[in-house]
Amino acid sequence: MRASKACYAAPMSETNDRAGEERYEPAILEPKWQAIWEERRSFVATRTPGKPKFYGLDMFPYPSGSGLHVGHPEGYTATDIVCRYKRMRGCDVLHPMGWDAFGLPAEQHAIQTGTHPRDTTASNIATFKRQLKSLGFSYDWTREVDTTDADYVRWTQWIFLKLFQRGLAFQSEVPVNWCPELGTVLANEEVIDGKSERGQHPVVRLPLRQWMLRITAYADRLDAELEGLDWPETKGKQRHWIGRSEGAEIDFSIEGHDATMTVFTTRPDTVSGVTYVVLAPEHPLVAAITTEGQRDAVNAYIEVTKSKSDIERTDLGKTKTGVATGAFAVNPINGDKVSVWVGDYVLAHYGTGAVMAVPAHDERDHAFAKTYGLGIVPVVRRTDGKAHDFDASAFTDDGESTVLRSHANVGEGVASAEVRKQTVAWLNGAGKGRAKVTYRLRDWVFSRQRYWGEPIPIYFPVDCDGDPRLDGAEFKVRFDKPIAVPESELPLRLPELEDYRPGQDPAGPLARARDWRFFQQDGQWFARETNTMPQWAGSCWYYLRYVDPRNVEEIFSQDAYDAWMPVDLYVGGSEHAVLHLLYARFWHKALFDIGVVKHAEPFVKLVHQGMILGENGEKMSKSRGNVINPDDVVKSHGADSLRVYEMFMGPLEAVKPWQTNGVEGVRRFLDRVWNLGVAARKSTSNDVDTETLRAVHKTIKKVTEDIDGLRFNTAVSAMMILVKQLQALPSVPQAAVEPLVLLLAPFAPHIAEELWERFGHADSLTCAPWPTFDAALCEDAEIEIGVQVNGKARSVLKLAKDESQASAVEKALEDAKVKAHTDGKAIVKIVYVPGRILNLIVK
RNA sequence: GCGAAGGUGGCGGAAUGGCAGACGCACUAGCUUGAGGUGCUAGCGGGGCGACCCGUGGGGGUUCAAGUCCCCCCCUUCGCACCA
Repeated sequence: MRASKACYAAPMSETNDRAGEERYEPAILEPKWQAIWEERRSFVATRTPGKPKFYGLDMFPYPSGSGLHVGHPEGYTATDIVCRYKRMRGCDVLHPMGWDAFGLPAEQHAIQTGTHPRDTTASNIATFKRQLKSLGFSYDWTREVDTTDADYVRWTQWIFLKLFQRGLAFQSEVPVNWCPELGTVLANEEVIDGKSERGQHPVVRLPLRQWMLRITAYADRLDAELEGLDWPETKGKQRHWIGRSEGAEIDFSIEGHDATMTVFTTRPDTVSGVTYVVLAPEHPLVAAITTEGQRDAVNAYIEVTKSKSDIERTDLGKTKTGVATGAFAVNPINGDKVSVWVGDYVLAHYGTGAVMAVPAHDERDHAFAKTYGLGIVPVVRRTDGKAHDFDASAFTDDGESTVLRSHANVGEGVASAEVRKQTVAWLNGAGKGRAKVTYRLRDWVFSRQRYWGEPIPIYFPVDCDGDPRLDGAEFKVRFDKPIAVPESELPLRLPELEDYRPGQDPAGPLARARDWRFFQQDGQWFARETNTMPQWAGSCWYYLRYVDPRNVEEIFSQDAYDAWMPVDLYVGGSEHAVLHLLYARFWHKALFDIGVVKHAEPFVKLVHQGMILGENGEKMSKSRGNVINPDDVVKSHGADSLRVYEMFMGPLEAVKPWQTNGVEGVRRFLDRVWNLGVAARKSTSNDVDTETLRAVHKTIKKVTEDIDGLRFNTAVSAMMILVKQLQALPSVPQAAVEPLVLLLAPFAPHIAEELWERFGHADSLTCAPWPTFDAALCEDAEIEIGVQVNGKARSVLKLAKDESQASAVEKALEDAKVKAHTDGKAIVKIVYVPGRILNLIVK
C-alpha cells in the first residue's frame, strides 16, 4: 500500500524515538538544522578564486516594535531561494542582512517613556533577528550591519564629508512646514488645511536653514544611466521623478525697468502666441515691477498664497487665480506688449519660476485666460486640415505653423519641431533665449530637527562674549562658515540626553546638549551642527558596507569590493521605487566620481515583491485585525511551510491575499515529501523506471528554469506534481527522491537537510551540486495531441513526437469521436503541427 | 487628467498562437479510522438525461486555430498629479 500509510501506522518497536524517526516534526528539526548551519558557518561568505560570485540582497528592515510580519519573509524567501540555489550551482554567495535602525518610532517611544532609543532599537533588533533566524534564511550573520552603530555611523559621516568637500552638501534657506507646537518640520503630506495632521496644531511655512544634497547635479546621469538596468517599471517612475524636459529659456524685457524676466518653455514654437506672462508669487521680480495701483492687490494675493500648503496650491480642481502686476513685458519674437501677472499656478521652484502664457496651446493658460478675459492667439494648426475651436479648448499637440508674426521669419505650414528649432536659433542669435534642459528633480533636504539620527559632522565658529554654554549667554553661530569635522575624529557620536523632545527651537534637541554642542579651540568657541541626517542616509550605502563590514581602516577594501560588487539581485518593496533607490544611486555615483566604487550603478537586477494582504483582501493592519504573525505560522506548521506557501501563493511581484488554508495545503505537501523519504529508505529496490525517470528530469528542468526566472509558484507546483507521481509507485526508489530533495532544498531547507542526512549523506546539502537534467529525457516519445475538426476539439490521440501527417490523419479518422464529425464529409484542409495539434477542415 | 500593471471557476492562481482552468484551497461522494478538523480514492466552469452547446471584462478583427496578436470600449489596482 501507500508508503504514507506504513509510516503512520506501523510502529517500529525497536526504536525508542519512533516519533522523531517517522514523523515530520518541523518544531524539532528546524532548530536542529539552524544550529548546525550556525555551528558549521555554512553561510559565511568567502571567495574562492575562479568561482563565480553572486550577491543577493534584501532591503534591510527598520526594526519596528511590532516585529516581523508575513510581508517581510516574502521577499526574503525569494532571495534566499536564489542564494541557496546559486550555492548549489557552485557560486560564492554573499547574502547579508542588517538594520536600518535610525528612525522616528524609537525617538517617539523615548519621548513617551524616557527609554533611550538605543535600548529600544537593540531590543527590537533582537526580536527581528530571532524571528529571521527561525525562518532559516541563509544570511551571513557575521556581516550584520546596524546603521546606528558608531562604526557604521563613522562611514556614513565620512561619505557626507566627501559630499561636502565636493560641494554636493550645502546649506540653504528653504521654506519648510514648521510646526512650533510639535517642534519639528513636517512633510507636505502631514499638513492639512494649514494644520498638523496629528494634533491639529498650526503649521507655518517658514524659511529654515537646512542642509541640502545637490542631487540635481546628477539628474542627467541618474536619468540616462537607468538604461541597461534590469529593473521593472521602477525605471519609468524614476525617469518621471527626475523629469527631464527639453526646451528653451526666453527673456522678456520689462517695460520701464532695467529688468528681464526669463521664462522656461518646452514650446518655443508658440512664442508668437503669447498673450500674457505669469510670475510665481515668490518670484523676486514681483515686488520690483508691480505698479503703485496694483501693489495692494498683489500683496494681498501673495499673503493668501503663503498660507496655502503645497497640496492646496496644486489642487488641480480649483480655478486658477492670479492678479495683474500692472507691468508689461515685451515679447522678444515680435515686440508685442503683454501684461505681467502673478499667479500661484506657476511654481516658484520649477524652471525659472515664470512662464509665458499661450492660451491657444496650453490648457492651464487657456483656463486662466478664460477666467480673466485674456487674449487667445492661435499660432499652430492641425496637420489634418481640420479646424480647432480655440474658444472651447487649447490645441496642445504639435502641428504646423500658421502665419506667424515673428522676427524669426518662420514660414507657414512648418512642422512644430522645426519651428522650435528655428525660433531657438533666432533667439540665440539675438541674445534673447537659449536651448535649455530642465529637471523636475529638486535638491534633497538632508537635515532633520531630531535626536535619533546621524549627527552631521560639521561645526561653525561662534561669535560670543564668554561661554556660550551658560544660561542666557548671547552668541551668534556663524552658519556661513561651516567647517568639516576632521576624518580622524569620526564618528561624531550623539550626546546623551535626558529629554528627547524637539522643543521650540528649530535647531532641534541636540541644541540643548550644550556641552556637546559647544567647544573651545585656541580661545575660539565653536558650535556643532545640531541637525541630524534623515533616515535615508544609512540605507544609501549599506550594501557597500556588507562587502567588508568590520574594516576599521577604510569604508571597505578594494579587494572586498572587487570580490562582491555589484549587487546581482536586489529585492524589496516598490514603496522604495523612487526615494531610497534614487538616493542610493546618487550616493553611488558620487562615490564613483571620487574613485571609491568602480561601477556606475550598484544594483544590476531589481525586483519588487507584491504586498501580502489579509485574508479579507484588505491591507494587513492591527486596526483591521487581519495581521498574520509569522511566529504563529512557524509554530503550527514550521518555517518550511511558511516559506513554501509564500512562494506558492502566486507570482512574486503580485499583490495577493493570505489564506491560512493554503498554508495547510503546503504543509500536507511537505508531509508527503517526508513520507516519500521514509518510504524510500525502506524500499528494497532502488531501480527507477523510465517513466519515473522522465518525470524526475522534467521536474528538474522546470524547477531550474523557474528559479532562474523567479517563478517560484510554478516551481512549487512542479514539485507537487512529481510528489504525486512518486507517491503512486508501489515502491519508492531513493534515487528518485534524492533529486526531489535537492530541488526542494532552496525552498524548504530544513526538511531537505533532514532527509538528505537520513539518506546517508555526511555533508550538508547546502553545497551539494544542483541536479542536472537530460534534455532527451524531458521529451516524451509519444505525445497526446488534440484533434480538432473545423477548429473544435473533438478528441485526443497519442502520437509519436514526429508522427507523419499521413499517419496522424489516418489514426484520427479511425477515432470514433473524430469520425462522427467527418463521416460523409470531404476533408478540404489539414493543419498538422507534430506534437501539437491536428486540425481537420471538412465540408 | 497622465503613466504602469491587471481583469481566467466559489477562492489563490496555471497556460512557447495549438485539448482553457495545471497546482493548491474550498466543496461533494466513497473508502480508511475506536474517533477525527487524519490519510486515501474519485468528482468538481455553466447548461443539457444525452449526443452536444456555451464559456478567459464587453464589442469588432486577423488566423485552420485567440485567454494569448490587432482596433475600440468598460472596470480594478498601484504610482504621479498645474513641472510650462
